[in-house]
Amino acid sequence: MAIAYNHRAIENKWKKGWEEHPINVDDGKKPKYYCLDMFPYPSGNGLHVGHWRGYVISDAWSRYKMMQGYYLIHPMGWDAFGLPAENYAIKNGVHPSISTAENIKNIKRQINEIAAIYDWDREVNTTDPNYYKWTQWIFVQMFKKGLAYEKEMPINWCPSCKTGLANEEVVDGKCERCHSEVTKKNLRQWMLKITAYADRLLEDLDTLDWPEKVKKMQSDWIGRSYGAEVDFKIDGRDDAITVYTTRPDTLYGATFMVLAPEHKLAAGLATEETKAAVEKYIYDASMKSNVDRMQDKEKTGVFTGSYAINPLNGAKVPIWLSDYVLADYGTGAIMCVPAHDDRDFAFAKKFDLPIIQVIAKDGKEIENMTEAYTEASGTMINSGEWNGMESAVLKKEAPAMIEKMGFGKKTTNYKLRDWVFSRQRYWGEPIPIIHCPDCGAVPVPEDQLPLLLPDVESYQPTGTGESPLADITEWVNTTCPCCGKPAKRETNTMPQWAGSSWYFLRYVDAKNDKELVSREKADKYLPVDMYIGGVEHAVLHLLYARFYTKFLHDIGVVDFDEPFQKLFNQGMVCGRDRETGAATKMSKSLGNIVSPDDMVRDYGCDSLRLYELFIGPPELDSIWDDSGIDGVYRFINRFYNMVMTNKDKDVAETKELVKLRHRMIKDVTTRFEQFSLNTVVSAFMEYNNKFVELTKTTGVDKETLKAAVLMIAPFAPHIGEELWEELGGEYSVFHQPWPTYDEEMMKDDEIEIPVQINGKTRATILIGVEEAKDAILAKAKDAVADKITGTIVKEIYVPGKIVNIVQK
RNA sequence: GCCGGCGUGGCGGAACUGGCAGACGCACAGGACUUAAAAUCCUGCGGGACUAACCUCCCGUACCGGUUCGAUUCCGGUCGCCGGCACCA
Repeated sequence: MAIAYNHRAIENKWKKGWEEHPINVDDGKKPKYYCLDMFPYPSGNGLHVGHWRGYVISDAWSRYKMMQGYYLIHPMGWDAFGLPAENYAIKNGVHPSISTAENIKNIKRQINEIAAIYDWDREVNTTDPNYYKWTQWIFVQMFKKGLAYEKEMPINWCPSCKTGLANEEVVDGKCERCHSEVTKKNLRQWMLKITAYADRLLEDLDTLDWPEKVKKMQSDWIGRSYGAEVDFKIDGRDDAITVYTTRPDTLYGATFMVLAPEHKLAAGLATEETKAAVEKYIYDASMKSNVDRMQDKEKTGVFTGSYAINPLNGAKVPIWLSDYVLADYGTGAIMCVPAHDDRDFAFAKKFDLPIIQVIAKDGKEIENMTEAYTEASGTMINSGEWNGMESAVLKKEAPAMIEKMGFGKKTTNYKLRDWVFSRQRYWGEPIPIIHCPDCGAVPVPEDQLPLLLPDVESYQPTGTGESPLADITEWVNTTCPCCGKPAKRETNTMPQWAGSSWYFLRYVDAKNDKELVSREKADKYLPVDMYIGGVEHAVLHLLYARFYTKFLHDIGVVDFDEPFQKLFNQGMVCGRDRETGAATKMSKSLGNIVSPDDMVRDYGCDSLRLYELFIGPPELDSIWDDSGIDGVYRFINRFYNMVMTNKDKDVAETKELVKLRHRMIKDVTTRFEQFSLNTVVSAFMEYNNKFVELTKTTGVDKETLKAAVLMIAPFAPHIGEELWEELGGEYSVFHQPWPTYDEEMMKDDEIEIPVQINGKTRATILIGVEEAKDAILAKAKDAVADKITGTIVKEIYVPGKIVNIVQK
C-alpha cells in the first residue's frame, strides 16, 4: 500500500521550518568550514539547470560538513558590474543599477528554490558603494606600493566592446566576451604589476589542493624560464644588442640574430641600401593584427644590413628583423641557432642562412639536417673550449660562465605580463585617481572613498579610449588633494575582475564600514576551505584572486596568502543543439536553455537536486536530458514509502540488517568523500531496492532507516528532515552526527568467489572466510570437474577473491 | 605543432589496489492491476551460436601488439574525440 509522497507540502513545511529555526548557527565553539560558490553575474536570463549543479554540489558538501560538527560559512553574492547590464542600458535607457537589482531579485528567488543554506546576512554586491569602496581602497594601496602604475603602450583593444583588455581576456586573438577580433591600440593604461608576484604565484601552487589541470594552466600561463641575457656588440658601433636565450649552451651555433620589428634599435640598423625595405617591414608589422601575426606561421623577415659580433668567438652574424620575435618578451631580440631551434631552422632555410651544429646527437653530427635537433642532450662540438662537454650540464652552467666572462648575465623570464587594468566603459568602479598638472597622479584620499560612479546621460562607449565618464565635466574637474589646484579625475573604470578578486574576504564581515574585513573575523573564518565553480576561470579570476590575496597578506590585512585551499571544478551542463543533437553550451540564442523552475514545480526540489548529481560525474560535462529525472523521482517516492511503511513496525535488528547498514554507510561515505556524487545517488537507489525487498518480508529496523535518512539529508534536505521527524528524531537532522561504520560488523561468514579456468569464470563456489586454501581449491576443482579436460599446471587462490585453475 | 584528459550496451554511466565487465538509472518490450488510460508492481533487455525450452559455448570495454594464471585497468604503437597553450627564443 503506497503512502503518498507530496513534495510540495513537505518542501513548503521545511522551508518555513528552517526559516523559523535556523540550522546553521555560530555558537563560538564549533570549528568553521568555509564552502564557497563562485558568485554569479546577475543576468537577465536567470539561472538554468547548469548553474544549479554547482550550487547543489556545494550545498550537499556543506550540509555534510555541518553534520560533522562545523559552523558553515556558505555565502552568496553578486558579481554585478560588467558589460551585459551596460549594453542593456544602452539599448533600453534603463540605468544598469535598476536592471541589475531586478535580475538579482529574480535569481535570488531561483536560488532559494535550491534550498541551499546560504547565509543572506553575508550577501555582497560588487556594485554597492559600500562594497566597491574597498575595491577602490585596494587599488589605492597598490598605487602606494608602486604596484598600480600608468603606462602608454599598445594594448589589446576590442573594437566592438570599445575597451582595452587584459591578456587573459584575449582568447585565440579574440575578445573573450564578444568574440570580435582584437586589435592593437596605443593607449595610456593603468597597469597592475602582477609580475612582481610571478614567483610566488607559481611556487605556491604546490601548496594547493586543486585539480592538476588548473595548476598546470596557471603555471603555463606564468611561464617561467631560466636562461641568460647575452650582449652582442654591433659591428662597427659602440652599442650592443642584448638577447635572451634559454639555450646559452648553443652560443657557438648562433649564425644570425633577429630583432622584433618594434625593437627600439630596429630602424637604426638599416643601411643606405636596406633602409626602404626595413622601414616597409616595420610599417607592415605594425599594421598586422594579432590574429594574422599568430596565424602566419610562414616566416617573414628582412636583413638590416648590419652585423653583430658573437662575443664568444668573434664571429660576425647578420642582424635580421622578423615578427616571429615578440617585442615584449625577454629583450625583444634573439640569437638564432638554426641547428637547435625549430623556428630558427625554418628561418635559416627560408633565407638561406648558415646552420652550424654544436651538439652531437648520439656522438655525431647529423647529416643532411631536415629539422632542428632541439634536445639538450649530447656532446658539444664546434664550440671551442666547450667541446666535449655535455649539453645538459652546460645549459645549466653557461649563464654563470657568461656572467663571469662579462658579456651577459643569468636571468629568469616569464610569459606573464602585467595586468592591463583600465576599461573605457561606464559600468565599473571608477579608478580613484586625480591627475594634477603639478603633482601627477594622486590617489583620492581614503576618507573620500567610495568615489561614487556618477550618473551619465549616455552609456555609449566613446571608442576614443576614454570612458563615457569623460563627458561629465563637473565630475571630471576637481581639485588636487595635494596642492589644491584644479585637476582632473581619471575617467577609466576597473575591469569586472576587480570586484571578484577579493569578494570571498568580504563575506565574513560584509557590513564592516571601517575596514575591508576585521582582522579578528578574518583570522577566525578565513581562508576558504572549499571553492566550487566552473573551470573557465582557471587563469582569469583564480589567478587574479590569488594575486590580490597575496598583496593583502603583504600589507597585513589577512594572515594567509592563498585564498582557496581546495578547488573543485564542476562540469558544464550542456543542452542539445536542436538540429544536430550535438552537445552545446546552453544559451539563449540556441534556445536550448532548461529552466529549473518548471522542474521544481513538477518534481520538487529534492528530486531535481538528486538528478543534478545523478546525471554524471560532477567534474565532467554532461548533457541534460529531461526524462532522466523520472528515475530519481520514482526513487524518492519508493524511499519515502519504504521508510513510512517500516517506521512503526519495530523490526528487530538482525545480523544481516546490521551488515547491510554498515555496508551502506561505508559505500555512501567513501563515495561522498571522493566526490563521486553520481555513485552516491546510485548507492542510495541500490540499497533502497534491497530495503524494498526486505519490506515485503521481514522489514527494516529503525537504526538502519535512521542511517539511510541521515545520509540522504544533505542531498535531499526536505525529505531528510521530514523522515527524520517521522522516525522520532530531534530537530534538526543536520545537527545529528554523520553515521559511522565498522568493518568488523560487515564481515560475512561465507562468501561467494568465482572459479576460473585459464582466466575464464566457469563456476562460483561458497567458501567460509576461515576456510583453508587446500579445502577451497578442492572445492573449486570439484565445482568445475567436468570442465577440466587437460593437465592442471597451476592453481591460484587469491584469498577471498578468486580461484584460477590453469590447465594444459 | 606541444602539453593534458578521454574512448565501455540504444542512451547517461558503474567496476575499490590487475580478479565474475555492464552496478544504478533512462529508453524499449512483455505481463499484472484497471471498463480504459495514467500511476504502480513484476519480468526481460551487449552481440552471436545451439535449443522446443533450459543448459552450454563463442565474441565483446576504439584498433594492433606486449606483460600476466588473469587486463576496461599496466606497457608500446595506431586512430578518433575533447580541453589548454600556441612563434615566449
